[in-house]
Amino acid sequence: MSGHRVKREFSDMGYRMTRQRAAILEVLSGTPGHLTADQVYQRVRRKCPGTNLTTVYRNLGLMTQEGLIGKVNFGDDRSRFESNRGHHHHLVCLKCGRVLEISECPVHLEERLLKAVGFNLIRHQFEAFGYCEDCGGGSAG
Amino acid sequence: MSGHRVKREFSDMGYRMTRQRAAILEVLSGTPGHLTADQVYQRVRRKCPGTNLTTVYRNLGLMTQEGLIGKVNFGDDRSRFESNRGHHHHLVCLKCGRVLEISECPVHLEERLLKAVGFNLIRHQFEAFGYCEDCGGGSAG
DNA sequence: ATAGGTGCAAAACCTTTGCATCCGT
DNA sequence: ACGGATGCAAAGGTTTTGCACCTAT
Repeated sequence: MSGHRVKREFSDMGYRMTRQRAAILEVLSGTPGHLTADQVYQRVRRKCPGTNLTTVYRNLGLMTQEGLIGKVNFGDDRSRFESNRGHHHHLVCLKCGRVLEISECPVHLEERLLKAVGFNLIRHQFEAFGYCEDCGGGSAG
Repeated sequence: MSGHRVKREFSDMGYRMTRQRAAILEVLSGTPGHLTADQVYQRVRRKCPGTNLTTVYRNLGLMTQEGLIGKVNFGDDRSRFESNRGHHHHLVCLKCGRVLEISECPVHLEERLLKAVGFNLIRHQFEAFGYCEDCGGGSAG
């Protein structure tokens, strides 16, 4: 069972550790992927039957807000959630939807640019779209 | 009236140039911003009363697919559309929602990285979030 | 004339909200 | 016990779909 750390963190913030919350944190900690709210819900119900989708939404929102988990958007109309495992970015396959993760950050916003427009940077997101190895990757089209 | 070029392009692709489509392309060409489908709809109706929201959605989808316009997502639950005016990125204010555009691309995905994971890159999106000048920009928190 | 496009209504889908009940502390 | 958290139902908002009518070519 994973997720000890986040559970502890969440408790320490003053939130109650319910069965549902424990299940949500376990699901995310134990999954390398990027789950939609509904996917989290399906998996949570295997650990904690009867859990309501509303509860999942409420907690995903809360945990995202508290910075315990990450929320990404791959251009479709729903959010995806992932455990917080450091700054990283995504390569999304336009055909099969597979998501490759890259830990190297290819984004370098220069200080002087931000200063020039008076912008105080908090976070950034970067997603690349294309075709994975199985769907026509490499340098071929 | 703007949008001559895109209208011509769209026609040349074999699509019929209806009043509604002309209005949509004019609205986007004449706007520097990033409009939600509903915002496009409101403006289109001023040029072409009676136009239906469904029509706007259908055409925004079609035009995006054909690469005539761009579609972005700023993390909230709706898409935004913009005329295609070259590669650029966005700085989104977390407080007032203002969007600054930067034409300089701070993303440099290395060829060897892509080759290593067998990914054929088609496009990428990058959005930065923080606070604009009026909402606490600069280097201060 | 005819296929493509539109309008309308309805639905699909994701997400949020209100409120009574429940349970972690 | 108490206040926070959950479940249920219902609604909200965006986007899609089906189908009859219209219109650009």
